[in-house]
Amino acid sequence: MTTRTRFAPSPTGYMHIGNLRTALYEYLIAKAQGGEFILRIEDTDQKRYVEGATDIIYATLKRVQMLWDEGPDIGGPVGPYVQSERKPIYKEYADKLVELGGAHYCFCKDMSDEKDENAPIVKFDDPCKHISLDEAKKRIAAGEPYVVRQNINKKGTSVFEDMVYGKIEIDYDELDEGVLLKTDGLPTYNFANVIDDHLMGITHVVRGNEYISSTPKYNLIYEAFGWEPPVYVHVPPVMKDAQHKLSKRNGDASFQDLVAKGYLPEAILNYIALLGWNPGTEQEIFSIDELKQVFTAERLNKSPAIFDGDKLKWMNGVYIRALSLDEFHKQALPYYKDLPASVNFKFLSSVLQPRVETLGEIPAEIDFIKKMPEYPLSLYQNKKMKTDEAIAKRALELSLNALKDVSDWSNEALFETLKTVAANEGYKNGQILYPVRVALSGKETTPGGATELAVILGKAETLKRLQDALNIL
RNA sequence: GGUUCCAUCGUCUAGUGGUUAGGACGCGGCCCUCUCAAGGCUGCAACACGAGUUCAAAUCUCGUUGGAAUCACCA
Repeated sequence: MTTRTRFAPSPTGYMHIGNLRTALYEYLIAKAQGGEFILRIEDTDQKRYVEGATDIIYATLKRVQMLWDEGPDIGGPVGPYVQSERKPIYKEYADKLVELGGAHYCFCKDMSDEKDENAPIVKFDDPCKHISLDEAKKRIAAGEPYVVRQNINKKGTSVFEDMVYGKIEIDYDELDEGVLLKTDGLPTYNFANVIDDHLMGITHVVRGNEYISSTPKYNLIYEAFGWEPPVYVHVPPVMKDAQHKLSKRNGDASFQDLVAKGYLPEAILNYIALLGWNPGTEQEIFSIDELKQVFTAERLNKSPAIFDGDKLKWMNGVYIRALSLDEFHKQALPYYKDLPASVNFKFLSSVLQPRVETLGEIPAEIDFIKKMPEYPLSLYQNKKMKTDEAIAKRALELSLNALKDVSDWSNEALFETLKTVAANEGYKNGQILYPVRVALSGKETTPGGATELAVILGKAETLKRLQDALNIL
């Protein structure tokens, strides 16, 4: 039997990191076995539907190369793949489940809106459970609103095996007789997931561990229909800190937020793969194709993992440095928008590439290029470089003079020129180069040294800035 | 509160009875160096606690503590 997994997000308009990681594990479990990865949209809660949300889901999965074999957009043999379009299917199976004794019709008023947070937790004992099937059908035929509610008739302990957590035992007493089919005729997750997973031939159900405690209820439904339950893979949550999950509510970054901040999708994916899973080797950098080769669900972790932004940033830096210069340049280009056309952009990229861990850091690195910032003359005093204003003035005069005649405006040639100036005049390299750097950037530290700044700015701008500096010294 | 689950450096983790408890991020130092980075080397840093079992426990058992999840006509 081929392995089939599914990613079944709600269209809430936000691809959060935990969700994406679950999708990744689903994808990898399927693909490691040469299986199929299915995309299904769980939109049974009409109140939460967000316009355009499915497009974000498609775009995100495509961006990280997690391509689905069947889904709403491309179809497949067991569609439709959007739950709201499967409404008649749920109704049919709900009625069947009632016939099989696994559920009953319930006419109670919807209490969910007036639920009291502080109310003591009491198990709901549904009076409608004792209404005869004939009478229930009559009331339904008369147009009375109803829901289908699960029956938990079993006693004792439910036992099931989870690939991550092992054997889990839960008493049937703990299970509540939840709503399966809502008044609006749409199923709850508790029903839809079972029907769809079965009908779609899903072999491995991967989901957050918050579903562990309700898994026995789903097994009861599989059992009532005489269906084989899937292999369960419950994964621990991704946390913001020790007590809070990563969530939109907390303002935590989504996949698209991270991309907007200059993180590379490949790096994000690599990082989250390692949040709760490890390959058993010391390798940390993986492409998605490499993950397909080495992934096994057995190495999934049981405990929650805290999202470490520092490590993501480091890993993103690794990916940025691994880019070819051309590729990095292409990615950096949008951040150069405001710079004058005279800038040596390609060279700028080569200087920036090893110095930024996210593309978003670029603007702060290059702000001095567009416009020479104001700076205090005291910046020319630097004890490590052995410079002060007087030495700086002399250094700038000598540099300006020497640079005027340079025609090969390359870093090597410029560096040789200024080194020669230093040697001829009895200065240390830094005594010449540091003042030039300040004069060109107004900063103590810059991406690249003095001569690299000169290359970036170009000859005309370099000479102009040196002269400007001289004018105020 | 009931139930279920979890527990190795600050963080992500390796480890399945015998290891100097390993790696990575971060942090400190050194080297390199026209600053800052990058790169190389290096240092600090963990088995939550308490009982057992065993010649031997981070690894097995029990308890304690701490944490999480769940108990919706949300998923």
